[in-house]
Order: sequence, then structure tokens, then C-alpha cells
Amino acid sequence: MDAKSYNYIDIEQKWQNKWFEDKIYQAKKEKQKKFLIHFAYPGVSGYLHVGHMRGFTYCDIIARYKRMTGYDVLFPAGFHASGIPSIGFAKKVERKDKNTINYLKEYGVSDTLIEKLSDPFEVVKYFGNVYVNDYWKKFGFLIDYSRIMSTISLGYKKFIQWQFYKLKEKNLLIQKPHFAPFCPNCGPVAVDKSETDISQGGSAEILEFTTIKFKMKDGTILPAATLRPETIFGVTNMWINPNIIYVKAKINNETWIVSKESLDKLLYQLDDVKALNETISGKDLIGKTCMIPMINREISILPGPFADPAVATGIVMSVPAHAPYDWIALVESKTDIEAITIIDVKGFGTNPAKEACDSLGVKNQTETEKLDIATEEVYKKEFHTGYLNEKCGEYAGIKISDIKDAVKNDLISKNQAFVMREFSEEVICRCGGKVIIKQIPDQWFIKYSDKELTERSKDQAKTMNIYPKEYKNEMPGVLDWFDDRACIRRGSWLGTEFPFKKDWIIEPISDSTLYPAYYIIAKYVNENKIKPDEMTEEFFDFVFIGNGKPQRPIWDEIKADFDYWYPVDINLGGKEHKTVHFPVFLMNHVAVMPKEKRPRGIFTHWWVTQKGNEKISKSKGGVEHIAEAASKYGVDAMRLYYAHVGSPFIDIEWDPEAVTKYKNKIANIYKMINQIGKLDDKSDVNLDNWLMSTLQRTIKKTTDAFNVYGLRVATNEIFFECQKNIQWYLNRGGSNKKLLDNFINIWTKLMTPVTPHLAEEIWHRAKKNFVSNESYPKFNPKEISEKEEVGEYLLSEVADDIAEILKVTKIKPKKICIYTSPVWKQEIFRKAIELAAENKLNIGILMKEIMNDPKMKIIAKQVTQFVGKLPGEVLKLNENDTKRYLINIKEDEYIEKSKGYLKNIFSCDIEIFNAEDKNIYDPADKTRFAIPLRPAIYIE
RNA sequence: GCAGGGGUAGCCAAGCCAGGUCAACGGCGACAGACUCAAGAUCUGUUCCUGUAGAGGUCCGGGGGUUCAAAUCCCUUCCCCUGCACCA
Repeated sequence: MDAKSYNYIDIEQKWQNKWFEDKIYQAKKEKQKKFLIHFAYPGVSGYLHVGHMRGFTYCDIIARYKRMTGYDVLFPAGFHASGIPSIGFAKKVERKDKNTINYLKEYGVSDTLIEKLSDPFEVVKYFGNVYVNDYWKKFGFLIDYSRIMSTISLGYKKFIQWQFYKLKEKNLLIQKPHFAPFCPNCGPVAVDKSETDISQGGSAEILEFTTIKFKMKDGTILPAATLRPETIFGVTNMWINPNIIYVKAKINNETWIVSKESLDKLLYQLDDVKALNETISGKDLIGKTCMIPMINREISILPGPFADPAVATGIVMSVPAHAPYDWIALVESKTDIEAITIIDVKGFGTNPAKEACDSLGVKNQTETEKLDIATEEVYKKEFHTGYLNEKCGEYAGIKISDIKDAVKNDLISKNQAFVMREFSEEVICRCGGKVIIKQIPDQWFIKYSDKELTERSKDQAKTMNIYPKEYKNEMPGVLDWFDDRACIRRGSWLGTEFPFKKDWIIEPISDSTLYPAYYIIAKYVNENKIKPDEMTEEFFDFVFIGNGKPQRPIWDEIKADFDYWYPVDINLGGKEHKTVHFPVFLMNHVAVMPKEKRPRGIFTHWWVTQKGNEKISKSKGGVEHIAEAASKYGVDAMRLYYAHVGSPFIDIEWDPEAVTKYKNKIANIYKMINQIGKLDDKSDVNLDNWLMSTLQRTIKKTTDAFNVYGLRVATNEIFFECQKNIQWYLNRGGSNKKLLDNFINIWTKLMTPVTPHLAEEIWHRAKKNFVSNESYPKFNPKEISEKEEVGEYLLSEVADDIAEILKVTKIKPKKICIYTSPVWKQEIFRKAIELAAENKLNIGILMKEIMNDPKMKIIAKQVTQFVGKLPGEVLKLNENDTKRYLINIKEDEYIEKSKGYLKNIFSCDIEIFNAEDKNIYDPADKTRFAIPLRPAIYIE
């Protein structure tokens, strides 16, 4: 039989059909012990890939384990339909984007359906179905499918609005200015790596330039933008591009000179900006002077053709001692201006910029590559180890890394500077226009910076099960760092209407914080037992917080459900959620929900990557589709792969060959179990006890591992160690039918959380009910047989030692003699171990104790020899070894009974002697080397 | 810049928090044997170096330290990866 004989396609389909027909997935309130687990619901904007299944699979494994260990399990799921993605997808279909159309056709989507998918709501509906039927059900997930919901349903929106009423009540909704990416043609756009809204610049960051106002003699302002405002003390001149035409503008009753591009940006960022229709050539500014604010030193304006009108204001202040670009430009200007050094830094002399340029051999401004290196070097050194020197007035002696904001804030408060925001690279909208940064003066935020909220959230986090533990340690820091978040946006995207400002929509992170609570309600909405209209503020107040009175009996029913199932025991999501979703999930619960309803656990898992450690992304292609993979490898094989190939907390590389191995593994287990059924019945008490004993150990280990979600550890025990044990049993000639049946039943239950289809198939050879509904085996210490464990250990050690000798000596054995340790050596060993446990072990004490025994005195010479090096060895023993020595077994008898096995593997005569017996065959005088659990060996 | 994770034998990957059970779980690959007409699958064994008696040596990115004892603790250094907010 081979892999082909295990028809996983039919088998998996069969059991899924039966589970779903019987609705075993439906959460029921029966055991008064509940477990609520869910995964961070996926967005719906395309097909998922094999990487997404990792987290979903973990969730199902945990849920299945929990349902087998006495919990009522609620495992719901839904779709995050808010935001841009589905709109983006619909837009692509609408504009007949070739890739998108092909992508859909590849999956066999009909032309009429494709037509429909230009509507984002249809996109959500279509992919929602795909996820449920082609992914979740196909993987055998026992998700409670009666609770499926989406974030753009009417009921959900009512729920989110309620959440925002609560936040407002608690003063956690605030308004302040905000700066966001904006396309003058299309409105707000998202700048992100997936580039849904934009065609270029997905990884751009928003930089904050401190723009310092230098005043000319006539009062006109030259605003120079810098990322290092503290260097203002070292400014020696200004750079103006002589080849461009600058424009004038009236800003807050001041006249400013800036580049044309700059003015366009400022119009969106500052309140009171008026273009003056007046221009001035850069050339005409050269030779004039202006004043450095705060310091009041006059400097001259020099030609700097490198001043880019597209960057910030197009006007640059020059700090030649600390900026390599400025230094080289100054050298090339051939003026007699001297650099002013204002930072003392280790490893540099009086002019860091000059020194960096010299060491790299920079000759002129065109060597931008070298200049960038020099800039970085100077900046890094100065930032970490530099101090402002005596030329910096009140700031003298302060470390650079501590100063930045002080100078900036000082300048701003004196109206001598302002912040101008700029992308780190050019961002182009899908419409082709340039994306700029626009001020929204009264943006709404959720106030995550709130001190009390943060502290209460940290307290909650302390009580939670957060995995991995590194993340638990990191969580307080994340909560401290988490700042206010703009929570609404105007523009085209899906979501809930913000109740306090017409036409604005709540943004998708903010509408996905309390959502597991909605799963409780979704069931009633889906079953039409409550209508969204009825879901008022009073309704949610009553159900979630217990305020007010029920208006209909169903309210009580829903509340009872909520009280039973909530809080969330595990919220599971990818590592990308660590600094985004999980903190807001936690903080919103803390802000809105009563204490006993706050989350108990978070589990983060890492990703499945493509070869070369790239994140799998739809756009990069090359990775297998879920349905395809499921039929190619089998669902159980994939589940086992996810659980076993690495711990949950590392990225794994998708590797078709590895998955194939797991596929073979599944078929192999099935085959092995079937063959066991054909064996002749025969019992061997020692061996049988040993097998049961190891099985109990397996149960213990897997239970311990599963209880802390150590899926890899548990899986390794069940699918590898356990199989190895039964293999040893069979190789040793074990064949007790009743025992094997029992073993297989228990083993099958152990497998069920990970490979439920295989387990169900094996289970149903003899049983009619679902193994998925069975209880997980419980560890029974009574079935542990330490003697047999030691016996089999001894046997395998002897076999290993013989093999080692044969390997080294290259002897072909005719006869092997085994001499087991005399009893008196065992006694001395035990004595030594006892003394070691009391921390009293040394040769003197040991000898004294031993010699109390008259029979030892008779063989005093042998005893002395044996005891000599013993203490050192005994002290090195670990717990397992020590335990083994303390168990009293008759070594010669045990090996004698297993002689057949040794004969078999070494194909020669085996003779076993007790070293204590007289007149035994011992030509090489090996007897004296026999020690406990380490018989002497002689090979002919 | 801020914050976090990581470097383990040919490859993947446990172990590190609670030092000794570690030549270092497990898997893959490779090699040998069994089964088979054969291939695949499966089973058994080997797979750092040395070794004609079950042994010894070296090893967990580099360097240093603490300790009777370090992959594990401390210091230092090099390299890789991830997140950073109106993207989910």
C-alpha cells in the first residue's frame, strides 16, 4: 500500500459532509466551562493563499483540542469588509484591469459574475462565499457557521456606532489638526505598500521638516527647511537656487519667498496662505543677506544650484561644519566664509563634515553617492555621541539625541519656525496626479494616549495569556507608545458612518476592536430573531454592560449568551497585528467593556513566506492556491505541515516537497494501523506494559504542550515519537491485540485536533460516533510501568553498545556474551545517589557507609576499586538517569527474556550471565566492567 | 529615528527565560541494508573529526567574562529580518 491507497480526497470530503450535516460545529452551552477563540478576521479583496491558512489552522487545532477537553467552544468567524480593498478590487474590475480579470478567470469565474464584481458589495459577497466554502469548510474547520458576519452589514454598523457613543461619553474621542495624504483630484488617498490608491511611492514616509524663518532686511521671510533644527547655531549662509524663479506669498501677514512647488504644498498645510502673483528670480537674491533667528547673526545668500525646488521650501540653510553637502558647496563657492563647529563629537576634530568628505575623497557636489554616505556617518556619530558646544548659548553641553525637539519647540513658540510635512519620496495617485499632504484642522481621534486608559490596559495585559512571551513582555511598551489615532475619513471607502460628523466614515482599524462581541449578536441577526433597527444604544447597553431593561425577551436571551461566552479567551492573528490591531483590541475593551468582559488571551503567529523569505503576496504570484493545494496534498497533510514544520513564532518557507513528506506521513500512519489489525494475537507482559506506559507519557506531554498552545511540541509527540514507540513495540515482537486496539483508539484521539479527517477514518473502523466529539485522553499515572521503562532502556542501551563495538572493531560476531552488574554494585550506586541527594557525597563518607555492611567487607578490594571514580560520575547524572538507577530490576532476567530480539538483530548466539555467578564463561575477563544498566559485553 | 525579533551541524528547525538530561528533539537531504521485476513509498542503521571494545576530541555568528560547569547568564562586536498609524 502506498500514498495512493489512502484516498484523502474522498475521505476528507466524506467527514466534512458528515460533520456539517450534523452541525457539530455549533457552539452549545452545556458544560458550564467555555472557551471563545477567534482569528483576526481577514479582509475580503481577493483570493487568499496557503500562507493565510496557517493561522486559521492553528485556531481550529486549538478549538478542537479545547472542545475535547471539556469546554464548550465558540469559534466564530467573519469578514473585515471595511476600507479600501474591496473598492480597489471593484475599481480594477470596472476598468477591466487585465491582471485582475485573468486572475478571476483562472479561478473559473464566469463573465457575468465578473461583470457584477465592479460593485464592491458584490466583491465582498463573492469572496465571503469563497472563504467559507473553499477555504474554511474545505479545511474541516469547526467554525460556528451560524455566526458568519461582515463589517458592512447594517447590524454591525449599529454596533460600531454604539462603540463610538461610548468612547465619546468617556472623553476618548477628541479633535485636533491632522495631516494626511491627499490627491487634489481624488481626495484622500492611502499611502501603503499594497498601493491600492496610488501608482507610485507606496513606501513613502511623512517627514517633518522644521522650517526656520530667516528675515531679510526688508522683512521678507526666507523659510529654510531642515531635519536638524539644532544646527541653527552653525549656519554660515543660505543657499538659493540661481536657476529658478521663486514666488512670493502672504502667510499670516508676512511676506514669504518660496519655490513654486513649495507654495502649492503650503496652501494645503497652512491656514492663512495667499499667493501674491509676484515672482523673484533666484539670481536676484544672491548677494543679499538675512538674519538667523534667535541668534541674530547676519549671513549672506549664496548660489546653490543643488537646492531642489521640489523639496520642502527650495531654500536651504548651510551648516558646513556638520553637513557634508554644505561643506562641499561652500568649498566650491570659493568664498572666504568659515565653517562654524557647534558639536563636539568623539572621533572627529573641528570639522566633522570636512573630515568625512576628505576621508571618502569627495571632490565636488556631483558625487552624491559618497556624500550620502558621509552625511549618514556624520549624522549617526553626532546624534549618538555628540554634544552642543559653547557656541549654542543656553543649549551648550546638551546631547544631540536629547536636544532636537527642544530647539524646534523653542523656535516654534517664538513664531520663528513651523513644521512642514513632506513625503520621503514622490507619491503619485492612480489618477496620475501628485499626492500632497493636507491639513485636516478638526480631525477626530481616538485618544489612545490617554494616561488612565493606557495604565488600565497595561494592568489588563499583565493578567492575560499573551503568546509568545516575548510579545507579552513587549506589550506594555507598545501600549505606552501607541498614540492617538485618526479614526474617520472622508472619501470613498466602505465602513460605518461616523455619528458625529456627516459624510465621514470610521476607518477600518477603529471599527475592528470590539468585534468579537458582535459574533454573539450575529447569530440572532442571521436567524432573523432581531432586526438592526431594534439594535439601539439601549439594546447594546443592556446586552454588553447590563444597563437598562430588556424591551423584549430576546434581549435577555442575547445577554445570557454574551454573559456565557464573553470574554475572548484567545484572539489569534499574524505578527503584523502586534503593533496595530492587538493594542486597539485591548484598549477598546478596557475603555468600553466591564472588567469581567475584557480579553484573556492573544496569540500571534508568524508568516508563511515564499522562497527567499519574501512575504507571500498576491501580486508576486508563484504560490499555490488553497483549493489546488488541498487536493494536491490533502488537508490533513497541510494541517500537519503548519503545526509541525516550525514553532508558531518563526516564519516558515512554503515548501511543496516538505508538504509532500507530510502527505506520505499521513498515508503511512493509516497503512500502519491497518496492518496492525492483521497481526496474530500474542502477549508479552513486560513489553505490553512498556507500550502503555509510553503512551501515558505521550498523553502527558501533549496535554502539557497543548495547554500552552505548544502546537509543534504536541504534534511532534503524536505523529513522530508515538509512531516510533509503536514501531519499537512491533519490532520487539509485541502483538497483543486488545492492547493494540486500545492503543490505536487513544492514539487516534490524540491525532484528532491536528488531522481530524484521518482520525475520523481510523476511528470509524470500529465506532459509529465522531471522534471529533470524543474526550481527549487523560493521563493515568497508574499505567506508568517504571520497571519496564528501565528494562527497555537497558535493552536498547545494550543493543547500541554492541552495535558500537561491532562498528569500531569490524568483527563479524559468532557469539555475544552479556554480563549484567552484580547486586552489590547496584546497592553502592543507590547509596551514592542517596548521599548526592543530601549533598553529602564524597569517597570517605561513601566508603564508611558501605563498610557498615559485613558482606561488603568480604569483597572490600573490589568495592574500593569500584567506588574510586564513582562520586564524580554520580554527580553528573541527570534526573532521569538517577531515577532509573533507583528502580530495582533484575537485569539478567530482563535481557534473557528479550534474547530473541538481540539474536534477531545481530544474527548470532547471545548468552547472558550475571557477573555475580561463579564459573561463568568469561575468556576476556570482562565481568569486572559490568556496572548497573551498563552490562559488560564480550564478542567473539 | 523609535520599537521588536533573530543568527544552532549539508539544509529546515527545537533548545536559551528557570546553566549540568546537549554531539545538541524532530524533519529533510545523503549513504548503506531490507522489501520490490523495477521505481516510488515503507522499514532498519549511519551521517562533526579520530578510533580494531562500548572511547576521546572539537562544536551552537566573532571576541571577552562569570561558574566546578555555558548554545543557555553578563559584557562587547559583526551580520540579517520585521512593524511604525487613516494600509489591513
